[in-house]
Amino acid sequence: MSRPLSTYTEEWAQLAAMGIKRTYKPGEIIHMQGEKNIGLFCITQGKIKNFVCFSDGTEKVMAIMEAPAITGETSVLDNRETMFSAQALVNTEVIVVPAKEVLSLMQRNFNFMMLLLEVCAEKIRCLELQAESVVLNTQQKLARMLINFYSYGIFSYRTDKKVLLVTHEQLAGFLGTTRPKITSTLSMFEAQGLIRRRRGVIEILDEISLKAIFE
DNA sequence: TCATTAAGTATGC
DNA sequence: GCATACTTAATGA
Repeated sequence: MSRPLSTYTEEWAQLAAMGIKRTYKPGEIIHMQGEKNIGLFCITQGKIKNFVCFSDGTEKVMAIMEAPAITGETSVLDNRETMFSAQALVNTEVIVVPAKEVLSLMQRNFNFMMLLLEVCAEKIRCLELQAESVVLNTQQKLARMLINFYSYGIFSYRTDKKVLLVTHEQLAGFLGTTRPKITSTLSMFEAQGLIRRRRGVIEILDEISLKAIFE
């Protein structure tokens, strides 16, 4: 990432001044897919996921992000329905800024426009990686996901960046598979000495070998 | 210590 | 072979 979101303190403050603050408890829906004119959601605290729901009840997770982060930018920019729903994963604080405020701020402020473009770029990368993974099997997808976690910081990680804070369930949502499949695949990785697991935590031990699985 | 949630496992489709 | 459902284990209040 060329410039982390957290360094845009001035732009962030401007957004905060223009929007309405809302808080969400874990599991609460921030916005639903298909909604229009929802505004820009600036995550100031907490962690959320973007996902798509299908009529049979299955869901596909598109991104998990931790504050500071932004969601809803696509429909602000093209004034169409959102494709994803967003849900709080922990106690989360959000500032909702109306679309027209965002657009006028973009016109006035180059840094702010760059901020939004960087948000878009990061999400496109995330989606590209997932699109490419279509041809891979579960084991390869999972290895790839673990590496992405590390190299793109799409998800949350501890400061040493080798320890991923993610549950098997979240990974299953991402990869379109079930949790037990993740559990057994991770067990294989662990037996091979590639990772180490604790409850809700995965530690990368052998990045090179993990990459070799999908390359 | 209890309730909640993550992880492990067995069974049936 | 994979998903569902049940069991066990860990965590935080």
